[in-house]
Amino acid sequence: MAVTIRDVAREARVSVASVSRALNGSPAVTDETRQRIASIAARLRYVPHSAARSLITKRTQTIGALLPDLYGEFFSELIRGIDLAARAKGLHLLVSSSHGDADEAAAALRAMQGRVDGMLILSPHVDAEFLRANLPESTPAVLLNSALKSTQFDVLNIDNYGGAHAMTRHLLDAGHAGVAFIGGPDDNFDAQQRERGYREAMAAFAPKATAKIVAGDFSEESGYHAGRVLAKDSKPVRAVFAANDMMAVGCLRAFAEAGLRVPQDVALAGFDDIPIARYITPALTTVRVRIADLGRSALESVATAIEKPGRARNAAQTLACDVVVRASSRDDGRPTKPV
Amino acid sequence: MAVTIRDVAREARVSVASVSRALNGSPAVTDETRQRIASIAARLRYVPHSAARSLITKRTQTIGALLPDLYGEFFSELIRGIDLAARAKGLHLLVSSSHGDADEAAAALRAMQGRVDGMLILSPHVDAEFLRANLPESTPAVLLNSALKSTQFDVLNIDNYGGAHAMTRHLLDAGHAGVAFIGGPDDNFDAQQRERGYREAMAAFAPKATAKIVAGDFSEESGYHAGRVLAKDSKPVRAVFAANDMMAVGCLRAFAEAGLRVPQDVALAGFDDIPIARYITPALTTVRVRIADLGRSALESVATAIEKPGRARNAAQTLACDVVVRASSRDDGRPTKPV
DNA sequence: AACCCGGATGAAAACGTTTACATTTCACCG
DNA sequence: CGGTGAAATGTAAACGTTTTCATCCGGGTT
Repeated sequence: MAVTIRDVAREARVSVASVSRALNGSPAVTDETRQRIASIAARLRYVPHSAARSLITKRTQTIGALLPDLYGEFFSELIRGIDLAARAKGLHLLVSSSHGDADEAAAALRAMQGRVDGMLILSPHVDAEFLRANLPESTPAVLLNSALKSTQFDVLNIDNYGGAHAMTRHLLDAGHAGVAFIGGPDDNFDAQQRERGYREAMAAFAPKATAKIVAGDFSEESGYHAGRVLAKDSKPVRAVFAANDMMAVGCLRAFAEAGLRVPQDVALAGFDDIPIARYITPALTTVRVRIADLGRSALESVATAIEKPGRARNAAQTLACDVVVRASSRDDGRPTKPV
Repeated sequence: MAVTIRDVAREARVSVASVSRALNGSPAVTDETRQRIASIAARLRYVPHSAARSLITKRTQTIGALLPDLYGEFFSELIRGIDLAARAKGLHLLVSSSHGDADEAAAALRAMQGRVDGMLILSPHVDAEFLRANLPESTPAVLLNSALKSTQFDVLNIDNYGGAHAMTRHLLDAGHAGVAFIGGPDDNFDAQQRERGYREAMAAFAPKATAKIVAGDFSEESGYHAGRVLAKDSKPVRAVFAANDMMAVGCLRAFAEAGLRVPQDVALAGFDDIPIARYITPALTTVRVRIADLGRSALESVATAIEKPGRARNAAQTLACDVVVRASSRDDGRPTKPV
């Protein structure tokens, strides 16, 4: 049924070996025969059977991506970055996402076994034990946004610390001496780093002020509660830095209800630059994460890990973030309009 | 290096055929030997070489998804639906997205050749000719959101028409006799269907009123311009239905600048239910599209097309939408708060 | 006791490539 | 003109499965 290398060989009156060589660009074949074979292959619409090739070469030209249940923008951007880089390298992308728990993730990881040359892993369930049990050590892998320190895998993180540090500094620079922080879940790696960035920036640039931290869990609701707490506080704050945008949105709602004006009475900032951030009123100052870059870098790391198996692992890399200043931290009377 | 079926066979003192049978659940093997083989396979961490298997079975257990350059939420939800359904069926998902033009899409489609058992195709560049040239007719495929009428492939569409029809009716029901429409790009299939839904609902439920349509192109800017046009109009409208949410957002901004209050002076509705919709002020009434369902249905269609190659194609299916009523079309004094 | 039948197992072919090794060809040199 | 070596091409093994067909074995039937 399907046309194989034999059909091409017969038609071109050469051996299958020559066809293989011609099509794979081996130098050991005349330009003339290469031409003939190529044109015949094209005419017959021959396409090599990838399974047969994989069987002998032990390469699938495919990278697997293991992702948790991610929200909209982040997921899209990450895949975009990965996909673009993969296509540039001629690699395919096998995706398995939406894993609710560690068992699902483990099953998915094992199912990819042998179908991929390397893996991109982003999952809150991943720890050293998990990997040892579910990932053959021969498989190159890159861990995204993981607290894990591994010599076996590359680790690629967002610079949560740097972003939070810079944002805290921005709020202090704008003259808001008292900056409060709304934290994320205790066990969340991103949240921990962001809080650390806040603390250290406070210590460095406002040594006299004390850091003030309200607990949250990244949900809008928790931001709302934190906002109520802060609004009622005896010592009013001049600026609030939420560990993510959703909490900032909730906090904004609480402030509105309490009659606090943003940014006139209190400045507000978030983290992530979700699409909503620029459309709420006032538009939210936040930290933009270059998610597509994260995906691209991750793919490139795993690609080189595949090409050069012996090479030393990178130290854990981090990817820079940008502070994006919008109306919520800018009391200068400019109209609130999407940036 | 890697453990093969031979290693398991040797260890179990049995032929490779028996191992294959035992592991694939063939009835022609004693429960006792099956047990023994299974436990040995587990102990050796044997995992069948998928390429070798594909070579002989002609199946890859993989579905390919060809997607254009999609924006955040839509992409994520679609993949989520596809991914979940794929996992339920034990299928893998090969993704190729972010295609800017027809040539890129064609290249990606051809590259997937032989690596997948079936395809999910969502692309503005797809027409009959494109498919004939790039998709082997033996490959089962499902077209998403395509204007194409094909007997060869299943086609799965969002019920743009029904959603727009229902929304127009909702706006009319609320007493807003004059409903204007902001259209999308002329060549866009979704936009055409939505406009048709609006027109026919107007003709059916408000035969005396004339349909009033302002051109747009799905961008926020175009919504803003349309809003200015509508605000200045000599005959003021009581309700505006934008063909997508982004234009509704732009329109809202124009109305705010013109001093028009939403919903008191004019009701406003969009289409898509993007995440932003519920966070703007007032929250936007819109049509929710069940994107994950679209993905799930598409995957299930292609899966059955693979399992039962001979069966008759479905007529083009459409997936229902829901009208989501929020503050922007509800002048009842309820507080504006996320739903 | 000869026969047959069905169930469990094994031997080997087949899938479509790549590649190590063998063979042919041919120009060039002594 | 035979020999040499490099370049081009061919032959066949190998990759790890699944599956067809053959074999073996035990028990029931005649």
